[in-house]
Amino acid sequence: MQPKLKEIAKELGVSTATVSNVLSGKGRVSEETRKLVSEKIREVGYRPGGPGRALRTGRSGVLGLVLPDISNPLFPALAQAIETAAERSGQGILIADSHADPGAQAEAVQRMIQRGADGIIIVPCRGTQVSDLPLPAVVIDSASTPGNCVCSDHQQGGKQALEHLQALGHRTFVLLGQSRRSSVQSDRIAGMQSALAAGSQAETCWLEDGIPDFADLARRGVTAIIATSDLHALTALTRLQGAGFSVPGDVSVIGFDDLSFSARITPGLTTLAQNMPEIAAAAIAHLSLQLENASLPAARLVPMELVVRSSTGPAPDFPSPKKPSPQQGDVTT
Amino acid sequence: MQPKLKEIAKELGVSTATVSNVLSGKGRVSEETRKLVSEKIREVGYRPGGPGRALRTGRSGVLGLVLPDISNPLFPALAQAIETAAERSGQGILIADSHADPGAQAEAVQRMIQRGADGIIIVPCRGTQVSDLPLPAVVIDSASTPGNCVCSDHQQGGKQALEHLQALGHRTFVLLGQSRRSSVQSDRIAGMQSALAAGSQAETCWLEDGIPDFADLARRGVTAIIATSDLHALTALTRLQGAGFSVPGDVSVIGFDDLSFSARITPGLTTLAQNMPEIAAAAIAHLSLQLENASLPAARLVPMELVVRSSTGPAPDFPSPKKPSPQQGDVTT
DNA sequence: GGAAGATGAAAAATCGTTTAATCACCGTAA
DNA sequence: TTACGGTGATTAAACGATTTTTCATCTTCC
Repeated sequence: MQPKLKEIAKELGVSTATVSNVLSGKGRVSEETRKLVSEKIREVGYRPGGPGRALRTGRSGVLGLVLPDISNPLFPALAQAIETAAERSGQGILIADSHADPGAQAEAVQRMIQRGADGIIIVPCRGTQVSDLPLPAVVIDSASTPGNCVCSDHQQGGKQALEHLQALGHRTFVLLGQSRRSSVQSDRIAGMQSALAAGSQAETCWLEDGIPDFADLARRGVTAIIATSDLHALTALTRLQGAGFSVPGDVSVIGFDDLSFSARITPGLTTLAQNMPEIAAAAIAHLSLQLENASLPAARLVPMELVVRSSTGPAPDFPSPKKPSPQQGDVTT
Repeated sequence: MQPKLKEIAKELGVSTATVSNVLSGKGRVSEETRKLVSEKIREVGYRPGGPGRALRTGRSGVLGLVLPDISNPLFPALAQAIETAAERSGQGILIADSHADPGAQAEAVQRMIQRGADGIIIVPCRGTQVSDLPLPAVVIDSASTPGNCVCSDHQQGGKQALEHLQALGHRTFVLLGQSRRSSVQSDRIAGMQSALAAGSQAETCWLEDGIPDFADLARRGVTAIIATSDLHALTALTRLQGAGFSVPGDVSVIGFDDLSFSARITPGLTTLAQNMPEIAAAAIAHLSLQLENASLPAARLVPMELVVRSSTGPAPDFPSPKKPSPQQGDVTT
C-alpha cells in the first residue's frame, strides 16, 4: 500500500494541511517543519494520489488521445511524440480508438470525460465535425478541416515533393493517393499540383480505384511517382523493381511520413516527414492554453521536412548535378 | 458541466444513495422510484464521474500500458488489440514509453500508480526484471523471460517458418536477427534451428554487426532468408531485388509480425503473424484475475500464424507443388 | 499594558461517489 | 396493544487530497 497524506501527517505529528502546503509550496510553513516534512516525504517516497487530488482540484493531469485507427503506421510516431510532450508537462495520456466511426468517436470522447480527462487531442475520423465538446479539445487533421488546431502543412509538403523532383529534371508525374475523401491526401495532392511548372504534367491515380500498372506508366513516359504515403510509395517501388525498372535510374519515387521502413529499404525512400515533436508540443501547448482559458492562437501549420534518400534522382537524360546522387541517410530541411 | 449525482437526486427529491442504488442495482429501491430515476438518468445522460468513484471504491477502471518504444512498428497492432480488449471490459488504457531505459520504466510504473491505474500491462525493456510491483501486473515478453505471463510462441513461430521453407525444398538458410540480446529474437531463431532437418544448414547473421551482403550470400547457395522481423525481411528483399535477384524465384524471404507494409509490397511478404487479439485478451483476463486475487494461470503461449504470400516459393530446381505458387493474400494457419 | 498585526499550524469544508447504518412506516402475529 | 419483521428510503461516514477559515502565539508599537 502506498503511503497516504494522513499517515505522513500523523507520523510527524502535524496536520495534513501542513504536509499539503509543503508539497505545493503554498500556505505558511516554517522553514523548520518544511524541512522535516519534505525529508519524510522523500524517505517514504510519497506521491499525492491521483483520484483524491482530481476530486478536489477538478484536474486529473490526464489527457485523452482519440484516433480513428491506432493500427495506422503513422500512429507510433504521433503517439510517442504526444506521450513525450505530455509527460514533460506532467500529464498522462489515455488512448482510444474510434475505429473510423463517428458514433464510436463520440462514445470515446464521453468515456474520456467520464474518466476525468482534462482535455482531449483528437484526430477526427472523416466526415465528423468536432465541435462544442464539453471539454477542451485540440483537433489534429488538415488545414482544410474546419476546427483544425494543429497539423503539418501538407500542401507545402506536396509542393516540396514536386519541386524536389522538378529540380531533378522530372516533368511527367503520377500523383498517387489512396482515397479522395481523405483531406490530408487531398491537401498533399493539391500542393503538388500547385507546384507544377509550365511544361510539366501530372496524372492523379487513386488506389481505391485499383492498383495502377506502374510498369506500363513508366513505359509511357512517367519518370516520377509521388505517393501520398510511404506505404503507397513502397507498393510502387517494389512493383517497379519487380518489373525490372531501376529506381531511381528509370523512375524516381517519393513518399510521405517517413515511416519506420523507409530508411531500411533499398533504395532508401525519399520522403516528406512530419515534424511530430513539434506537432505534439503545439497540441499540448494549445490544450494548456485552453485549460487556463487563455486566448487561443490561430491554427498552427507545421512545415514538413524533405528527407532525401536514394529513391529519387535525376530524370533519365537529365544532366546530373555536381554531387552525383544523394546518399542514404541525408536529411535536408 | 456534466450533471452530478447530487443534482439528479435533488431534482427528483430523492437521496443520492437512492440514485446510486439504482445505478448499481444494489440496495433496496421500489420498482416505481427505480423507473423514475433511471428515466432521469437516461434523460440527462448522466454517468458517474471517475475520480469520485475511484476515490471511494479504490478502482479507477484504468490500466497502464508500459512499452519500451512506442515507435516500434509492432506497437500499433498491440496497442489497438489491448485498447479494444480493455474497452470491452469497460477499462481505459493509459500509455507510457520507457524509452528502453530501466529507470524510466520504473518511473513510468510509479506514474501509473499515482494516476490510479488498477494494474499495468508491461512489455519490459531488455535486462529488467519486473517483480514485486506494488500493483497487479502482466508481463508480455518472451517465454524465456522470467515473470512472463503472456506472449506469442516465438519458438514455435521460428519452427513453422523454417518448416514452411523446408517443405518447399530449401536446405541452405540465413537466419537474420537484429540483436543477440533480444529474447524474442533469440527464441525465434532457436525455434528455427530446432526445425533444421538432416542435410539442412543455417547461418545466423546479426544486423548489429552490420548489414550482410545478401547478393553474395545468394551467390553462395543460400536459397532462403528467415528474418526475425518483417522490417529486416524487407531490407533483405529490396536488396536482393535491387541486385537483380528474383524473389522468390532465386531466393525466398520470410519475416515475422505481419507489419502494415507486408501485404502491400511486391512480392507480398510471407510472414508469421502474432495473434494480437488473443494476446491482448489473455493479458486483460490475467489482470482481471489478479484484481480479484484469484489463482493465476500458468504463462500463456499464443501460437503464431503462418501467413503465406508470394515471397516464398519452391527452392530453385525443386519440383513445384501442384498448386503453382501461393497467391498474395492467402492466409494459412 | 493593551491593541493590532504577523506568523505558524490546526480545524473544517469540500470535491463526487459508494455503502454501512439508521429510520420511519406498515402489516402481521402474539 | 405491543412487539416484530420487512420494506423503502434517508443519513452519515468514508475515500485522499486541497483550501479556506479559524485559532493560538508572539511581536511590535503606541
